[in-house]
Amino acid sequence: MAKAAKFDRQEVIDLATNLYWKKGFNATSMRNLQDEIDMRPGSIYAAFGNKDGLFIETLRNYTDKGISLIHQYEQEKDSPLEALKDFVKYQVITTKEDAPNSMCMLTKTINELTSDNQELLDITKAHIEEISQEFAKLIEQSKELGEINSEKSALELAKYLQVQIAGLRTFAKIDGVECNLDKMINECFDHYPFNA
Amino acid sequence: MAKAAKFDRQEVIDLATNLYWKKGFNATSMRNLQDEIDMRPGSIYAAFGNKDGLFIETLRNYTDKGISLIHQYEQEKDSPLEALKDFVKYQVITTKEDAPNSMCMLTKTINELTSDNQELLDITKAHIEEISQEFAKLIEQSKELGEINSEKSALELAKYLQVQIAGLRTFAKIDGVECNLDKMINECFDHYPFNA
DNA sequence: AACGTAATTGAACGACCGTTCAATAATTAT
DNA sequence: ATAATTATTGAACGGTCGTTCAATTACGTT
Repeated sequence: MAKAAKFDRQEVIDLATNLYWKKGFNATSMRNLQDEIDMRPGSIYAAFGNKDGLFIETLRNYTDKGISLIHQYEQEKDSPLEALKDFVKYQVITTKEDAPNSMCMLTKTINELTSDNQELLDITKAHIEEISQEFAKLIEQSKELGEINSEKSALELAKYLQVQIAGLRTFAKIDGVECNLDKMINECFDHYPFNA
Repeated sequence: MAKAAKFDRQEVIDLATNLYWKKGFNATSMRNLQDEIDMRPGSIYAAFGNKDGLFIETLRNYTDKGISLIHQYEQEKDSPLEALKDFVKYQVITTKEDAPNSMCMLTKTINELTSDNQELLDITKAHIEEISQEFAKLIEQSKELGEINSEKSALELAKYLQVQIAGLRTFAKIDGVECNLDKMINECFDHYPFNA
């Protein structure tokens, strides 16, 4: 044994996540990151490899936090459907003002990157699929409880929800104030394909 | 009078549009553009001002082409609703493989840029609103023909459609092949809020 | 207290960034 | 033919990019 790293890894990753999330991968420079996380280039490269490596860790961090939040809602709420609905509202409404960026970091990355960064793209896609699976689990439970009356599979409904979230968050950034997001989200759950 | 510019302005803007669309604003360098449109820096700056100026022209070009296409469908198709539906399918399905980028250039820009480029952001938002208006016009006509039975206003339905397009295009880029986009789009028009 | 090991530092690298501008070329008007 | 005007060229600017690495520092072990 020798020196132990003095920086708090989780704290650093959180700061990096917020900066990458705010500015996007391309617009975030290593020097921006150095300032934000207060580390010198050598330390960053020793700890995370390179710009991509750090970004990959922040993606993992972002997705883990999202999934944790789903599980938290799952425990707090009365039904899996309520948990899901509240999570969607959190993603679209709360995040709109409280987060580093009103967009989902994963869809933002999907939007920004091209095949020039195929690895990052593939990882991002896989994370979105992970969240699909979490949604599908809740929907499956909800179906068994008879809360949902739909001929569509849980995974289809999960992906339908992700379409709505992606669309609503984009729309919310454009339209600013004058739209009732809460109502629009309720309507997603009240009508087809969630309920015929 | 003296020399006339020898380059074809429309052709140059088309090439620039495709490159900006493909790579995004930040990842497209002036040198990338120089190669793509075969002009030297001095000529580009004389003709378009700077990187932002050229981008603004490509945004205008992109939006104009979109609106023209809507009008073209409007003339070709039997009903305004058919025109609208076909335009949506074109945006989501055809564009997915034939275009420089499967994403809409406008929403991609909204996703990418921050307040560091407020002017570009505002212009982009305004263009999306323009397209809202075009959608609303078709929907209004369609309502008068009795094709749509909805308590929502034409503009609300137009924005609902834009949410669906933004969501579906993101989703389509993630999910790759295994989803029936055509069916999903039909369902948007067949159910609430388009038809109760 | 001295040693070995690993974390940290920060200057420096070559490449590329957006942009400028003096020099040159090409066209029209005289 | 000459002059006037404007488009075009491409080298060059200062700055920033992602990244490297020799030197230094700080800690656990002996």
